[in-house]
Parts: sequence; C-alpha cells; structure tokens
Amino acid sequence: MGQQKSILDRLEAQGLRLTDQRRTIAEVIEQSGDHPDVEELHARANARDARISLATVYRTVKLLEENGILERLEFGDGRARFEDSQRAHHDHLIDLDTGEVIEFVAPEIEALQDRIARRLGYRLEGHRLELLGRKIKS
Amino acid sequence: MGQQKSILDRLEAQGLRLTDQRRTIAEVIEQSGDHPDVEELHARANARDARISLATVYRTVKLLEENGILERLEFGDGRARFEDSQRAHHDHLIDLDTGEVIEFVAPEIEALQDRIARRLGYRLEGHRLELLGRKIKS
DNA sequence: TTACATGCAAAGGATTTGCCTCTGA
DNA sequence: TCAGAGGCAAATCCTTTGCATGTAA
Repeated sequence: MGQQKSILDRLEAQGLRLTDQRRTIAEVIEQSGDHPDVEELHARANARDARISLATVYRTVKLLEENGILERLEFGDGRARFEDSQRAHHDHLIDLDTGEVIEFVAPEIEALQDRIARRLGYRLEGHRLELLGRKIKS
Repeated sequence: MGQQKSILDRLEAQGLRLTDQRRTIAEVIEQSGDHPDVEELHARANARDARISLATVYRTVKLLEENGILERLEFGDGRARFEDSQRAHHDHLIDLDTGEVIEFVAPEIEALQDRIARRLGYRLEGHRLELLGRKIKS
C-alpha cells in the first residue's frame, strides 16, 4: 500500500492547472466524510472562498472525474455525488428511513461478482452496488 | 409460483382507472424485452395510439412505480428506465462497449447481501446492483 | 504572454405541473 | 354525473455552455 496522494497532487501529476478554486474544492472533498451533492460542495467551498461559482464546481468535479480522480455516484435522487476514487473500494448501504449512507467493504461480494461476470462471458471492469435497508431495532 | 398478473390487473386491483392510454402503455411495457427510457416508451406507445402524450407516459410510469407495479432503474445516463417489478428478481450487467444490458440472477449474491446488511445492523429491503464489463473475445 | 480557467447568465435535457377539456365508472 | 385523467405548454431541477475577463505557468 503506497502513500496516498492528495487530489491536488494527482491533478498536478496530470499536468492540470492548480487554481485557487480547484485547491479549495479539492480540500472540501477530501474533508467531507459524507457524500455531498454538487450544490452542497459549492456551499462548503463558498464558505471558504466566496469567489467560487457553482459552474466552476461542476466543471472541476467533471474534470476530476474525467481524469479518474473522482468517482461519480448516483443514489437515485437525481443529483450526482462524488468521492475520491483512490480511497479503498467500498459499496454503500442506504438507510431507507434517514437517507444516511453507510460505506462497507465486502471482498466476498467482489469475488462473487467477478465470477458471475465471467460466467456471462464478460470481464468485470467495475460495479455499482447499493443495499437498501432499515435499522434493526435491538 | 402463482399466476403472474398483468400490469392492468394490478392497476385495477388498486382501484385505479383503466384508460386507453394506460392500457396501451402497459402493453408496451409488457412487450418490451429491453429497457426503454420514457421517451422510447412514448414513441412505442404513440405508434399504437397517436393520442398519447409524453406527459401521460411520465404520469403513468410514476403512478405505476408508486403503486409498486414498476421498478425504476437508473443506468447512469440521466434517463429513468422501468421494468415490471413482478418479474423474477434479477440484476444487470452493462456492456461498456455497446451499452447492451444483460439480465442475470445470482442467488448467491442475494444471500450474501442479506448477510452483509445484517452484519451492519440492518434488515435488507432491496438493492441495486449493476456490473460493468466488456465481452471476453474467445 | 497566452492557453486555459472562471463568473455570469443563458441554454439544455429530463421530468413535473397548471389549467382547462375530456372521459371512465 | 363528476372526480380523476389527459393534452399542451410553461415551469422546474440539475447540469452544461457561450462569451468576455482573469490568471497560472
């Protein structure tokens, strides 16, 4: 497991320009433990630097996705969310009552998916998995 | 395994009105082997009855979803797709080269998901799983 | 210096909705 | 009959884009 590189490092490594806006947006994403949508990212970035427009957040997030730095998530509410694609791979469990999103890793599932894809004649390149559930009252 | 009920039967069973438009839209959905988006559903329905507007297709599909008759799918292209929720449960494998959607059933995965949810303190109510892959050239 | 980035506002695409007319039960 | 359904067009929501200006390298 090598050193984790920051979003900015990776941005720079791709020869992309480091602007104040991009720096701030990258910080906000790295410091977000949840899964904010673009409007929320904009709000958080704006709190640090009022010169950041919504359009720039959209452009930045798209740029980061196109360069493999972020991964786009869709939880079915019509708004895109993004997370650092370098983080250890995980899936999501969505709490149907609160909307809360819990991350989990399940190597067994990954292996199984691989086997299923192969069974269908495909090489697995990725997947999206969301579990929907309700908390068990103990 | 009981008798499968048609979409119209279920619509009627819920006390909803059976209009010509709803009849036609239900037919189109039942006869679709693929996963048409709303615009495509509208095109197919219109071919049978030109009086069907796009708004009605949207309203019908929403009504059917709210009544548990259809399930909404999102393949990440920004358009909603729907399928009969009564069909045997299955997941989707998306061909990254052609966009083709292959349905598959994998009981092992279902069981595993259930176990994982429980491990996290949740009762599993549903899930979304899409595998992304490329055909293996033999 | 200069190609690329940003802000702003307008444009787009998917979906929803207001309003008035029509129709199923 | 009449509450609910449909058509049409305007409205909404999220996201993208054109254009003039600003700025990293």
